Amino acid sequence: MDSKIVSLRSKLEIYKAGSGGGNIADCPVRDVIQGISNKWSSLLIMALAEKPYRFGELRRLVPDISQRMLTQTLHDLQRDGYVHREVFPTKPPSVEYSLTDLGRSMFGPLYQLLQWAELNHDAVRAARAAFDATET
Amino acid sequence: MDSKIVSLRSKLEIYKAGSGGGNIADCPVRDVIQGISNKWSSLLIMALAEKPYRFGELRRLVPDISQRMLTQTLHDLQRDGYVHREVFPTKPPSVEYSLTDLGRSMFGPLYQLLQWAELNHDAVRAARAAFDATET
DNA sequence: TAGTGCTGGTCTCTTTTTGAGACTGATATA
DNA sequence: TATATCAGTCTCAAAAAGAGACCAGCACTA
Repeated sequence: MDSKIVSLRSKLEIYKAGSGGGNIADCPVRDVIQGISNKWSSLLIMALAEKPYRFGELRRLVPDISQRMLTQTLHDLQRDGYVHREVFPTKPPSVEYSLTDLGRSMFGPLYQLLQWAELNHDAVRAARAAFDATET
Repeated sequence: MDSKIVSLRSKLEIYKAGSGGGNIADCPVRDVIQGISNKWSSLLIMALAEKPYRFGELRRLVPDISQRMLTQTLHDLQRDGYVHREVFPTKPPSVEYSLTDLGRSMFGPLYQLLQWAELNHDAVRAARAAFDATET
């Protein structure tokens, strides 16, 4: 446990040293992380990790996403190289979205986080309840 | 690699089965993930993983966060149990923010993702460049 | 033949979230 | 007396997200 903290500490020193002024505003990690830490990005990656889906299927799978945000998020994920978009010349035309190799590679670490979330859901909910109780 | 995909697949089946209707809208993982996948949350967790910081220090460390969002994000992280807030009765009063045990526990997997981001920053930038080139 | 539904989106309008920046008030410093 | 620091809050403008109508092309049905 200590070794983990030590290693991250040296990492973060590198980020800060790299940006020159002791801040992490233009750290390269931010550039990548902000692309996948949106409300919908990680969710869609998670869905597509299971298997390729078509636009309408994703829409039904994630009912509370608007069509507008689904289009836009998939577009952004495609731009960053995580998602492949393929149009099939059926009538009406169908579009399939799937993870690229880069996307699957990223899903490895992301999945660790998802597992943590599942394991610690109760702890987080308890913390919220305790916090709200003292605040009232 | 294959074993990883198989295991995630079974996991996702559980999420979908749990929600009953084949969607992941009310999956418990979302509840946790959305709290840490904001523009600023992961960044502040990352900073606090190094060492505790005071409000003004965080503000200088992340120069492009507004004071308003710093207050709000720290508040949310505290509510979810990741961050501890301690007020010292100095004059003027100082406030120190640090990770809780839960926060440090969550930073483990998050750090894996940060490492991936650092390693694959170039690949993502290349994907963006390629995408933008074909789009023009 | 007119009506309906499906496909994957776009367009517009409204609501929510975020950002920019002035302001607080007690205290130390010049 | 003037100025700066602390950790915020408040207000207003700008940006982002959500809701829902609308699109073209084709298949199926009445």
